[in-house]
Amino acid sequence: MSILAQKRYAAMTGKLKTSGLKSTPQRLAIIRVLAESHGHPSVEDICARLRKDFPGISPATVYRNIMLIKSLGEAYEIALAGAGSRYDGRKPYPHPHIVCLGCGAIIDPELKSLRDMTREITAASGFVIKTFRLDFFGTCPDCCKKNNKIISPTRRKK
Amino acid sequence: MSILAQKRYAAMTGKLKTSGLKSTPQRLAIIRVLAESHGHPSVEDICARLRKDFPGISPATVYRNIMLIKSLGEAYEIALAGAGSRYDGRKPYPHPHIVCLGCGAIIDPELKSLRDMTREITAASGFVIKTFRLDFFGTCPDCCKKNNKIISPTRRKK
DNA sequence: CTAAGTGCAAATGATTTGCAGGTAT
DNA sequence: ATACCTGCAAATCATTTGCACTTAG
Repeated sequence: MSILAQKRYAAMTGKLKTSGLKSTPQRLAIIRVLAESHGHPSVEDICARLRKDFPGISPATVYRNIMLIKSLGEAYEIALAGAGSRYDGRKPYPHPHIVCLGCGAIIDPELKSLRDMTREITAASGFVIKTFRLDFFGTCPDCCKKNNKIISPTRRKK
Repeated sequence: MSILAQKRYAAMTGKLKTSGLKSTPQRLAIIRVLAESHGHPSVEDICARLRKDFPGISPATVYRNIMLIKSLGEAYEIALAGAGSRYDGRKPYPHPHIVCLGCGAIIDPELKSLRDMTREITAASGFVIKTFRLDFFGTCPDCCKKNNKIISPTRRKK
């Protein structure tokens, strides 16, 4: 487990203790997956990984625990349109994403200009801003290559 | 009907014609609502408004038509998490929003820094960016006032 | 011991789809 | 005439919830 994963695992389990919540094996396993995952797993992804150790794991349990961890401020939900949500236990705060429309990969870009933008919004609208969501959608380098190989030669068909 | 609404109505009905699609009364009415609405209506909002003229209007029809208009590039879907999508027929292209968590209002802020951001993303990630989604969530000035009146006095209860 | 947590199955709620008529062109 | 549309009802699909059973503290 990487040093960051360890930190995140400790932060999440710590919050459990200080909140008087139980540390069940399933719950700890879900936290571990969240702490270790770079790929923004879906509930089904998490279930699949846990099935090795907990054959009877229920999606309901995963949903309930993710909801709990989110409410403790230790996970962040990436709600996509027309698909299941994905979850991030490593950066449990709002941050921008780039979603590949080809393979579904989600990566976290660095984006300096964001802080200024929130200020600009607040000033212009009079809203008190609580959170935000910034997602770019496109094609990742890998899928661009695949498209060149697969889609292009077929195009002449039409 | 405002001058912009007329333009949008003409653009949408024009696309219908040039695409060889039928101009049914329901379809035209849905287009009219999209062209006139400032409030980013939901499917249910649209149904409610149309029920006056079309008592039997079906949500399925509204969904199908919005999907169609979207595919013609003449409407934009604002997909919210845990709630129905809202639609914008006035700006049928991606643009940022501010969503009020109190009353559900959605407004369109001006945001200059956005173009630079897309460039920054493209350069940093190697993705080919197709579209984006930028939503801020917070409390609108009206709801801020209401909260001061309603929630504050109750707080001492706890 | 007992409040909290789990698994299962049923409920939800937005959206989609199959089908049996209608209707615009 | 006929391909496109509509309304209805049933089907999806992610997520939530009720319930009886289990378990961590």
